[in-house]
Amino acid sequence: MSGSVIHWFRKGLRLHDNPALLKALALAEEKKHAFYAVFILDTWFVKQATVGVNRWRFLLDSLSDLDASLKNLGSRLYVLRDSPENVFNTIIKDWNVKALTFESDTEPYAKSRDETIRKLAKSHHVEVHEYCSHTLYNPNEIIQANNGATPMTYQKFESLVKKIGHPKSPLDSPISIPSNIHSIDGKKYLVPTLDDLEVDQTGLGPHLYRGGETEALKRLEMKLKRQEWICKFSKPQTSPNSLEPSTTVLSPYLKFGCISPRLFYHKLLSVISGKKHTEPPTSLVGQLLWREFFYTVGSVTPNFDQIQGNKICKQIPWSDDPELLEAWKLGKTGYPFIDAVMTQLRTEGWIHHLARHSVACFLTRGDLWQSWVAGVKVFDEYLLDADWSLNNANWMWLSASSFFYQFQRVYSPIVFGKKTDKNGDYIKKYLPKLKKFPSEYIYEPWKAPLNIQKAAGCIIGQDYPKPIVDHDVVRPRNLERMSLAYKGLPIENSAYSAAASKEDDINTKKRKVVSDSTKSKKQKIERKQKSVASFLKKK
DNA sequence: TCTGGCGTTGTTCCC
DNA sequence: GGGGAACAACGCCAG
Repeated sequence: MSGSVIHWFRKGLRLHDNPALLKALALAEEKKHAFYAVFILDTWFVKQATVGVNRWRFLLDSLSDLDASLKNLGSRLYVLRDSPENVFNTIIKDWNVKALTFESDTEPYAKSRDETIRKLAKSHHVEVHEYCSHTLYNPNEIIQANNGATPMTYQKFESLVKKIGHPKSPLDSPISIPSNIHSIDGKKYLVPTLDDLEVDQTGLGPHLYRGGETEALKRLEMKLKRQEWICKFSKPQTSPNSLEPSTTVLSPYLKFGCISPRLFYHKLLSVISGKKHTEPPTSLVGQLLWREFFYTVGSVTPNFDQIQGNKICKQIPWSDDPELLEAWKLGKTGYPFIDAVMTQLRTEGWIHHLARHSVACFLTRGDLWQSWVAGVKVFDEYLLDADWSLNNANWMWLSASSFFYQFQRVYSPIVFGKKTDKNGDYIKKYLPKLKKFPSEYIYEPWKAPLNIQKAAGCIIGQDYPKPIVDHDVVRPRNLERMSLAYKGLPIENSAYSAAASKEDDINTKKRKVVSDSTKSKKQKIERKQKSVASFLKKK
């Protein structure tokens, strides 16, 4: 009886530019082995990781699409449900496996998982072939080009990839697949449904982004047609709160590998070459390089997803307040822009990069002073494109824990959104309770006189929450905390904390109703600032 | 070892 | 309303 070759899909849910898949097919052809495409619904992800229902759906979409594409070539996808170790222990014998191929992965869990499988394969004399195709470059190659050091700035990173040159060209999809010669029950190992997985479907939102390679390629082609838009693309100029996404929304497809970053990269090059165009870091190519940068740092930094033991992460003593975290998570902070963004995230699974900045800054150094690790977990649950390296890196960035250190630049939960959506149409879309508020008050509805609140059918504090913190109060407090934390001093030394406890000042009343009158609020802050100034003088 | 330049995406104020 | 400076001031990196 002849053996079989398995290509193990994990990320890289595509046929195009898939070197490990091509290797499996070549081996099967050469050795006259059967070929099996396998995906394992890893119980670790079901039990340990919190994956929201929208991303489950995206994954199942992607698997169905992959299955359909494989069927077009006379094969199919086998979806097995268990730990990879258990699965391979069983099928190596039952399916008489001689070779295994997969795409390499840089995340800690994947690394240890793959090490286990490598050992298992070796003990059964199964040859293993791994290829790097989830990123433009092999992260090790970049570290090597930097003499073994981790590049810590984008500029540095860019200089390294310039030295290396363009990434390899993408490979074509296979045009045929050797037929299976083993008989495996055709009804077994089908792509499951959400019901099969017993996923709680109460949070299932509108199906805006269908997963899979077919959709990814369609979306890419659609975006590539807009040549002028691509040439002029500059990330900071795109809007975080447009009613339709102002960027490509290819990130979920990149996360699952429904699309190859190398294909994306080279297609972009062919569009911009010979034309006037924007450059990294703000251009679209620049966006792919940011992804690459964070993948590189994430692949070699121990405890990248934690504060403790993470050498690149500033040790900032964040608070742990489950109520504040929950209010932020559920979009009940009382700041409409923040709440609208969090609502879009929770229901649709995608928000604009700058919207992520706003809410991440708000949760951490800007307003709520909660740990960025808590934010990572919420994004990891809700985002379709939740990607371990990128998620952790961006949260460190926004909390000014690493990469970015100009902590005095704080996003205003009121001002920032106004720049690109003066009328607050975005807020009205995601927070329909507020849709009758006049634009004048849409970013600060608590300031609207009661008669206007009544006319809008929404009383603040009753139908929509009052702000859980006063931005004008917590912002300067947090700035000082950041300054102390950067100096390695405890934040209890903060003049604000001391002055507050001494004079029972507003700092201690974070959940207290925010004053209706701007005037009195301003007076309050002035009083506070005076008391802090005199406190500092005494020191 | 020190120093000056600089950093994808802040806000406010002023012209 | 668009553009530029002030605000206050960090760490990384090249020289």
